[in-house]
Amino acid sequence: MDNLTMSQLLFPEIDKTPADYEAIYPARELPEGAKVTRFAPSPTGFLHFGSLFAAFVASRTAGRDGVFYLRIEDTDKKREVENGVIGMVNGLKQFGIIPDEGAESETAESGAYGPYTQSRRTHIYKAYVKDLVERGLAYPCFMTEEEIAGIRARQESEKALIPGIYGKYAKYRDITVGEAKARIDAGEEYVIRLKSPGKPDGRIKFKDEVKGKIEIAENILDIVLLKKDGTPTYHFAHVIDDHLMRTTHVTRGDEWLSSVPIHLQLFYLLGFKAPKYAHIAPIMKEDEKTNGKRKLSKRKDPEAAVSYYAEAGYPAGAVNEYLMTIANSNYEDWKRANKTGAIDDFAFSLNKMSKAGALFDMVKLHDISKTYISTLDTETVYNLVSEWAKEYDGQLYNLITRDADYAKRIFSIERGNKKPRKDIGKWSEVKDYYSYFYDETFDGKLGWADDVSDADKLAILEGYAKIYNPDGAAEDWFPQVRELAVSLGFAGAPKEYKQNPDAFKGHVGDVSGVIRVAVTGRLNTPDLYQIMQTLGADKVRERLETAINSLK
RNA sequence: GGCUCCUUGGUCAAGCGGUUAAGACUCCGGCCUCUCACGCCGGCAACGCGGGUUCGAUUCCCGCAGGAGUCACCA
Repeated sequence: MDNLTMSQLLFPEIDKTPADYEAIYPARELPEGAKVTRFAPSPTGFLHFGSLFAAFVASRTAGRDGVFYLRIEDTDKKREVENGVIGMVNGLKQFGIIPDEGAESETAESGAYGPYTQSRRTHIYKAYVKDLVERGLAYPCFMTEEEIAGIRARQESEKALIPGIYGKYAKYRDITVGEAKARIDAGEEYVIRLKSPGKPDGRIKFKDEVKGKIEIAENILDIVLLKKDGTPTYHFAHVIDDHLMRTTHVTRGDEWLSSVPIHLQLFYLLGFKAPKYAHIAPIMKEDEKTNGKRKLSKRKDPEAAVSYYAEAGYPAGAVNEYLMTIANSNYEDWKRANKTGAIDDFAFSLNKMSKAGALFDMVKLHDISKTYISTLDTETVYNLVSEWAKEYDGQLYNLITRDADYAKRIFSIERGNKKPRKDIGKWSEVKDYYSYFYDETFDGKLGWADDVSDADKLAILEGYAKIYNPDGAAEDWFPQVRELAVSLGFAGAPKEYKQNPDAFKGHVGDVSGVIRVAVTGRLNTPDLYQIMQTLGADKVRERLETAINSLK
């Protein structure tokens, strides 16, 4: 009876029981084998690339049949940030990750298993703690921080095998109701600790979905369940929430692996069926200083922030493909075999994830992004570029929106070919790459090759200005240039020139190169005919003339 | 320090007792080609170390080393 009166002393205001909550949050009715997963960040507002990865994995695990929800873990008031939730939600949304249920903003949420914000669930946690106290499995602990620090120091000097509050160090384990009442009445602060039934030599085994079989010591620590402010610790909230929200698969960072014994013990004591665990390795970053690896860090690495990718203009679809490549490397092979397949059709699998952390590879991301962008149609490219530019590059935005048709003609050059060009990896490269299409961004510098003399350049340009025909067909353009080349003493084909270099001034490539530079300023561009058609006759003539004058 | 996990080319990684140890990215050649890009062909480059087990170990076991994580009233 002592336990009962203790529980009433501690939680007089709690009138609901675990059974009540079991009824409020019944088992989900889902198709056979459907998985329920979640992403459960602290609302810091800052979406870390690693968090995005975790959310990505959770949402892929749930797939189409399952449920993926967003839970907010805001039990640490010190770390809270204003509008942190909406920051998270928007960050995920940018990359196409939209939870099926859960928190939507600081105040809004959807779904039948809420509240999805932990600070609004304290009455639930307390009901379960009250039950634990009643069953003699939890107790109030009045130790001060100094006392605990003292114990830790003592344990260190005594070389105790395991530091922490347990056994003889658990001073209030068997506190009487009378003493508890007296201390509470005296205004002493306290936490509620678990009375852990773990044995020092006990071992537990479990199978992690990504790490495989794990064997580890069982928990003997009287861990804190409720902090002195009445708010739950991560461990306790995790167990209650994931049970009540009927989570089937807990995907989380592998820094949690070593606390699984605590969680499993809690699930067992509470009479819950434990979910499956999948502990995923963190994304690493090369550390030049130590020549090793370290976790991608918010402070040191700009690419740790998800906003970095949005700002650089990596399309969400490309980032998702990169994420999938890290998660299941066979995705790349699958993608090659299913060129038109959507990423959703790929059979993601937790146990194909690597156990060790992958090094973040910007070069690879860029390559994936180039390929991804090359498959997009003109309309999509236009929309994505203007969306990006609106936010990050006002000049570009003005240029492409003042004449959308012109911009689309630019973006459609050599797009849709069987072998599409792959020159753009991120939207921030667009302005520079296409700069010669706009007077505002064309600097007029002519990057001549140095193997053609100025006199020849002049002859070529003057010759071309005469034969330039804006209405000419695509297939006629190059033969005309070839004719011009031959008439000026250049070989009509590179091979011809290579066979007998002394007989020619150069070859047709040099000639078209001169025209290319005059029109675009550059030696290397996509198909010059299409560029000239897009630019228009007036602009082409103007550029030719300017170049001619500069050579005189 | 205790405990746990991890270890195949520069990077991501296939492999699950017998392979010329896949593939992708990067880099370097070459081909195609008016340039570039694409594409194609080719090349450089790896099983951390030491013991076992076995006819045979990258693969299984044990040590070692290295890396990562954890040991809070933070998550």
